[in-house]
Amino acid sequence: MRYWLMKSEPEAYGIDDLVRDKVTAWWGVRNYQARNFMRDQMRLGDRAFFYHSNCAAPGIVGIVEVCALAYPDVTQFDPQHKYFDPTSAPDNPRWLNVDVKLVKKTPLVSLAELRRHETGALAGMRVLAKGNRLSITPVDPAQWAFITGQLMG
DNA sequence: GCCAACGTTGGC
DNA sequence: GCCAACGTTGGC
Repeated sequence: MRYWLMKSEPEAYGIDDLVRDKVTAWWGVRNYQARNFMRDQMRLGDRAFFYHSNCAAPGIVGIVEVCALAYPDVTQFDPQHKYFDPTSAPDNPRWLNVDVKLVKKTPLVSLAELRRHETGALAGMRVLAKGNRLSITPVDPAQWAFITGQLMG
């Protein structure tokens, strides 16, 4: 089983939306690397940090679990949708998403706090890399254990 | 709002 | 295949 970090802008879909919904399709990924992680590596039962990005208090705000393997993202075929992709063919969908379910909402582990450990326990963590923009990144098991054990109390 | 960093596009 | 231009991400 693998561990991940998945970003969402709270204004678009935040942890409280997932507390309400319990399960959500992770649609809207339009980056090949992130798509490939979902398609090729995510398995049922994998866990991920739910991360709030592009907001006043960026950081980890919850834990989710992969509960459906990657399947075609329906929004790519909806002409009304922001994420409509006219170049994606229905018989060969370009964009995929998994479903995730809430494990728990957690106290904020802020980006600033993660950075305090970026030369120690969290060295090499992808989300901390300079210029990182990937919305889905793998998390090392030891780093997952450190964050859930030490930083979440 | 600014801007650095990155991914994608398209002309050649 | 190269690479400049462009659009997007996301912290600050």
